[in-house]
Amino acid sequence: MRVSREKTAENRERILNAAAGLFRTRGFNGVGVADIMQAADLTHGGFYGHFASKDDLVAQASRRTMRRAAANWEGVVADAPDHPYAALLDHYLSARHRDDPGHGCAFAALGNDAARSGKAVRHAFGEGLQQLLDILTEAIPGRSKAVRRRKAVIAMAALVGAVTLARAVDDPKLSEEILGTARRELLAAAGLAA
Amino acid sequence: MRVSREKTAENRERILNAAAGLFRTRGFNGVGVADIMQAADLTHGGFYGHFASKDDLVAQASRRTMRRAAANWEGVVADAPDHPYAALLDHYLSARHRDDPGHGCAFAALGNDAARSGKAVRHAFGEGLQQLLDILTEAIPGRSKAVRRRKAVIAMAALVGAVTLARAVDDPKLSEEILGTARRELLAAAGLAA
DNA sequence: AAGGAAAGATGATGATCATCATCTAAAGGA
DNA sequence: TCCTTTAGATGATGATCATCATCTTTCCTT
Repeated sequence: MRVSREKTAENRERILNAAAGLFRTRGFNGVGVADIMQAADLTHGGFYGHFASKDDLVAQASRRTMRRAAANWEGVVADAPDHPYAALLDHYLSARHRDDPGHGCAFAALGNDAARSGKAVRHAFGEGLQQLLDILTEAIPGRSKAVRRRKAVIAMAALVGAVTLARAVDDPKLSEEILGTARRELLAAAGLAA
Repeated sequence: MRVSREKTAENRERILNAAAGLFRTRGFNGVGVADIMQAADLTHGGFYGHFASKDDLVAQASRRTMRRAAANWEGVVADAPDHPYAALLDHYLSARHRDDPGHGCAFAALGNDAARSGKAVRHAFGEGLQQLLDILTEAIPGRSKAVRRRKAVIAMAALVGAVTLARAVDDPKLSEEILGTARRELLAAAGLAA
């Protein structure tokens, strides 16, 4: 049964959104095309009318997730104009973020999967990372831009690593220690109080 | 055809070693039992004589990889008694490590996969992380143990995040920037020269 | 109003997956 | 030396996978 142009576009959106969430929760390899289409309230057959292959979907979903991440970070910064860096840290290093990978940062949820993926996916991740680094560089206090950029790079690595480790371990105390220590040490490294 | 006790034990070792390498390169979900057995020069049928299930193998391979990582770090520290921290950073943040996940750190290669795994795997990762943090805490210069522990936690997060990001992006310049900046900033944070 | 175009449903394809039953041949105790 | 045990090979199982051909139904153009 054919469907209106708007409905088609909306279906495509729903597929991309469902895929973006499922991929982050279960990994690129942990989700099938049928899973995604079911989550989008469609049957699996219609998939190849929207995307050339699953790889194509993975790449497009990666691009979209990156764009949304940058927009999300911009929003956090805009909501806290006097302490944007601390606001970003608090958001990223929260238990909420750790416990809900499906709506969180793609680097912390899919970094390993991206590393094993093709050029298109890694390109999307690279462009997304540059945008997040730009936002971080602006948010970090300091005079020299070069210094702030370096602090942004190490902060980004620490953020992604901290959430990855906090999710990978079984012991809740260790998990809390990782998030709390990362927050404290990153703030201190930026010359801010805890 | 039956096989001697020693040969059986050796076969089991080969399965575990093959699995440990393949998992890190392709992820838990990217490798089948048949792949692993073929890499161990065995046929797939013998697998269930050694392990109860693939999950069981994943957990045992995780434990083994963690134990080897700790031993490896101890070796690096022992080889550079006057600058153990810098030696660990250089090893971890090398292009060699980035480009060979199959022989590298499991947190940087499988952290996301572990986060999606069951209790047994996450427990292995948790115990392994504690050991690596202990080694880092010893290696970092400073008087107060509490301060060194905090520096170890943030350094570990930054190491894992840096290699994850360096692998996930397409742009070689960005990848180099991440590794180089992480090294420089972590050394500076420990009060050491670049 | 009519006909072509296409979106999505249905169902089939062959590949790959984890798991297991059965068979074999050799090991190691008697 | 014989017999029991068992490691590993062979091959089958049913589930799941990505992909595609076909069909139906509706949109949208003419």
